[in-house]
Amino acid sequence: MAGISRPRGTEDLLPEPLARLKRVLAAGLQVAAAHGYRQIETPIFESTDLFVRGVGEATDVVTREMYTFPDRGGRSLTLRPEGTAPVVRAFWESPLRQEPLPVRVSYAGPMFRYDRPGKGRYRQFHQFGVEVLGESEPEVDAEVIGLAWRWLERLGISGTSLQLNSLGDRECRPTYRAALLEFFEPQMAALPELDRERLRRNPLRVLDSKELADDGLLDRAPRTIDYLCSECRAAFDRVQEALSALGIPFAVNHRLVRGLDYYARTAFEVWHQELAGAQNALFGGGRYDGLSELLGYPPLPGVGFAAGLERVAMISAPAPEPGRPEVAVLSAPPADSKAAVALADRLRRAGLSVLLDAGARGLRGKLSFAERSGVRLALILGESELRARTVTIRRMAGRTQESLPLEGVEGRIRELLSSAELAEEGAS
RNA sequence: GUGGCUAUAGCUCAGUUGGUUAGAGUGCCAGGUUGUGGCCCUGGAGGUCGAGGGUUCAAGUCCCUCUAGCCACCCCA
Repeated sequence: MAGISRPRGTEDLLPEPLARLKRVLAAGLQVAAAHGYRQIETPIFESTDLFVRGVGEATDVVTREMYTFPDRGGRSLTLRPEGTAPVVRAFWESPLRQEPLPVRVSYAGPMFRYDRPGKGRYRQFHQFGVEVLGESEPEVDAEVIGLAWRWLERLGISGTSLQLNSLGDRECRPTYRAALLEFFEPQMAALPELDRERLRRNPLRVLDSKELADDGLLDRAPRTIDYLCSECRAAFDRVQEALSALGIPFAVNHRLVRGLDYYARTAFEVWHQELAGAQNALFGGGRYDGLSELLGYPPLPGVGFAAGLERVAMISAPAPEPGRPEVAVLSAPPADSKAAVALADRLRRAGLSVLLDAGARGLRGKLSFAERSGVRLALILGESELRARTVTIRRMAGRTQESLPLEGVEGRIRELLSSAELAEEGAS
């Protein structure tokens, strides 16, 4: 077809998928609220610098996945690729900074990454996430993970696994990094180009390597948890203990590193077995105690996660579309349709969801349309009704109908709608 | 960003070794029933065969480029 098609990697959210996405998000917001998290929203675009400094100059997100553009004032702006750096920025720029710590917030909205699209991967996608700012006790790490877990439970999603690791902090990570480099140094020449590149730019990333894992090389490579300083070690233990107290199963994954630079200590992802191998991460998160300083603010510890709503929605049950009309008002040609227009308006103002079909097509077509629209009652206004100042109410399910005076018909409609509900419940 | 597979009606798909006006099912619209819906019957609309170029007497079919989707990398949500 000729015409303009949507940009690559974007999607139109039609009623059913949209309803699913909204229900997934609503459940997340509810669980977050139950944990004392308040929802905020940050702008969809930010200063490019926020992400360059926050996410890290060498990361894939910054080097090749950002939608960056100059505005008319010459500022460099970027469509947000993630939500954590903006939340930290918003904290410092708002009265939130005066509130007692820790501050717990949730957020949701579209994110943008110029990635190659695939199933479950979009250039514009939606995230729901939470952040705890100003608390370094490891129990909140477990709280955040627990919140995510309860969310999935509420949605009835199973087949997930929690992957957990500790990346160390500013004190012990350099030691580990050196040990990793030392381990690979002797065989540098024999390594695939991609892995040499990783070792050069971001050594921890080699732990992601597929080839090296297949070679068994990674099994012998140094593990982060063997190099943790005593504080990080103790914190990691406490996270695990708290997760056990919550009854949440997890797997310690020594190769989990995560792509953004700001993570320290706790890192985690939740995977789902049914999603495509490459896109199996439902959400990911961790602790980012150094992020605030990277952005030029005072030190502020933090921990959080972000979930991909599309991916969660993909594996959740279909959701009923909200706001489907329950009543249709039909004019019956050749009768004048003004009365039908007026009746529909009256019912809507009385709080009913009303579909109006006042066109020229015959009653047969209109009833057919009403049927397929899923309404439970059809109100027919034809010549005989207009003469008698009545309306015919037809119950779609039973194919029975009655004639009532036009005035005060709302009460009978409500009565029928609620009794129809009872009938449906009784039947099922 | 790399490699591979794919692209025909709104949707799911046929379309022979290149050979006349490109089909089916479903959906949509209308009629059968001029005021009564789910089934049935009849008819209709809807395609520049993803886009552009090339080979050929002739291209939906073969070749090239582009675009888009999917898969595997990469990486993440």
